Amino acid sequence: MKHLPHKTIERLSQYRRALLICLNNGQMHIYSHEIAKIQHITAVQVRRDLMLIGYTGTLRKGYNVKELIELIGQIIDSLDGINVAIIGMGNLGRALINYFAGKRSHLKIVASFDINPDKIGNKMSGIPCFSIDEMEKVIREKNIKVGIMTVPEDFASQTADKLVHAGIKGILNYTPKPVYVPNEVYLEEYDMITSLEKVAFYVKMQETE
Amino acid sequence: MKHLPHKTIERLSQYRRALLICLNNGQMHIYSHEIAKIQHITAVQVRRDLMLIGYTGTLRKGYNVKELIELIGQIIDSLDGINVAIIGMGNLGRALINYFAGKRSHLKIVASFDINPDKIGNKMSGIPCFSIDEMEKVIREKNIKVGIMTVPEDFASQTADKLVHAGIKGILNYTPKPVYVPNEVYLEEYDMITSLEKVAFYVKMQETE
DNA sequence: TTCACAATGTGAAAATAATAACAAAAAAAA
DNA sequence: TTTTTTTTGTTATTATTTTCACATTGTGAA
Repeated sequence: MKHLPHKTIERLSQYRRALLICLNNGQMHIYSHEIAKIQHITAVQVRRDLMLIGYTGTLRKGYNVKELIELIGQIIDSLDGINVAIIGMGNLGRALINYFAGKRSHLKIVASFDINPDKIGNKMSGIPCFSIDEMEKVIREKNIKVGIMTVPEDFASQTADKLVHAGIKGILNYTPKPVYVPNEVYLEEYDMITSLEKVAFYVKMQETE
Repeated sequence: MKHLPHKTIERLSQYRRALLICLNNGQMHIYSHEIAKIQHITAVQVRRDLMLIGYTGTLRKGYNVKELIELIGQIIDSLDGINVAIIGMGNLGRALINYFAGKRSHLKIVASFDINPDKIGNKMSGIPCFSIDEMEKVIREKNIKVGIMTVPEDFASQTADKLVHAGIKGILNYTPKPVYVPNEVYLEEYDMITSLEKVAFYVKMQETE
């Protein structure tokens, strides 16, 4: 496989989650248009994505749920899992830990960090919380590859710097403040305010139409 | 203005936030490449976006920060603000309320909803919390146009249904479960797990390269 | 068996988004 | 004054992503 579009990667992750639910419900096969409906996209798009990863369904029966889950895993997961840390145990950090708690996955949250002494040393949903000062040490020791930044925005830059310095490979920044990282670190930024303003914009549009 | 690309809308929101910070620092003008640097995009893209909204900078001086903030507001904001509700006062709901607390904006969070009796009747950062049962009533009374869903995923569908029934115009779904709404309701879904898996994928890619 | 149907798979076209290239002009430097 | 530099604005080009259109084929019904 030469190169998968960014959007396809995102959708594969979503397909898999939908498929896991289907599998849980005992569904063995699924049609492209069923997947499409769940994700609010078109069936062609689903088929094309699957074409790109080289998966072939059965005519008239659709796709084998189990096989497809398996294959998507082969494509997007790392062979031996990736360790993740959450930096900032505020509300957002805790929300994320809860999201993941229990869900076994190739992505393992293995540490969290905060500056609040009350939190340091405790566990949240089984994840130990360390001091930010120990970040570099812990990241190296636990072989943490990805950091999720949920710190207050004033600490965004310095947190990113520390992560980079500790040798992190990818950062997911939930801070509203954009950060700078060297090219070899993959950075994904997501800003809730932007999403909300976007919704508001289209609501406005629909009204003034 | 006939039609702005989706991506441009998102970026405009981001430009504005960057510009507000600049304004706060006393900066009166800004170059396209400065904006670009903040947002990790190219200067051409910034100029093109601004071209699309019909804003013209000053050669050699760049863009007038104040004017541009003003104009972006005219484009993306509703004339008299939009009222927003957060449904689900878990960690994520609280995180969002804190994000917005203090920031005066045309988007006003005016209510939150939960099923936990301990939360109902209290205020969080000044926002009153109501029972889910009162949702329809409160949404109509307070003229709430946009709902942010931060409920546990098992409640996603029913919450969306209630919102639609209450006449909501836009939904931002932070639940990992996709929901269905009629066409006239604008729906934006965001899934943190997908984002994380995407980061993990590109980290993996960079390693196996 | 033959026909109609309901799926998949995919080349081609269209739509959307990003980048390159460069003219124009104001300011600064020579 | 003339030249150089810097920055905007915009057209043209390229890249990416989505959709269309349709060939193909297994299945069930007639």
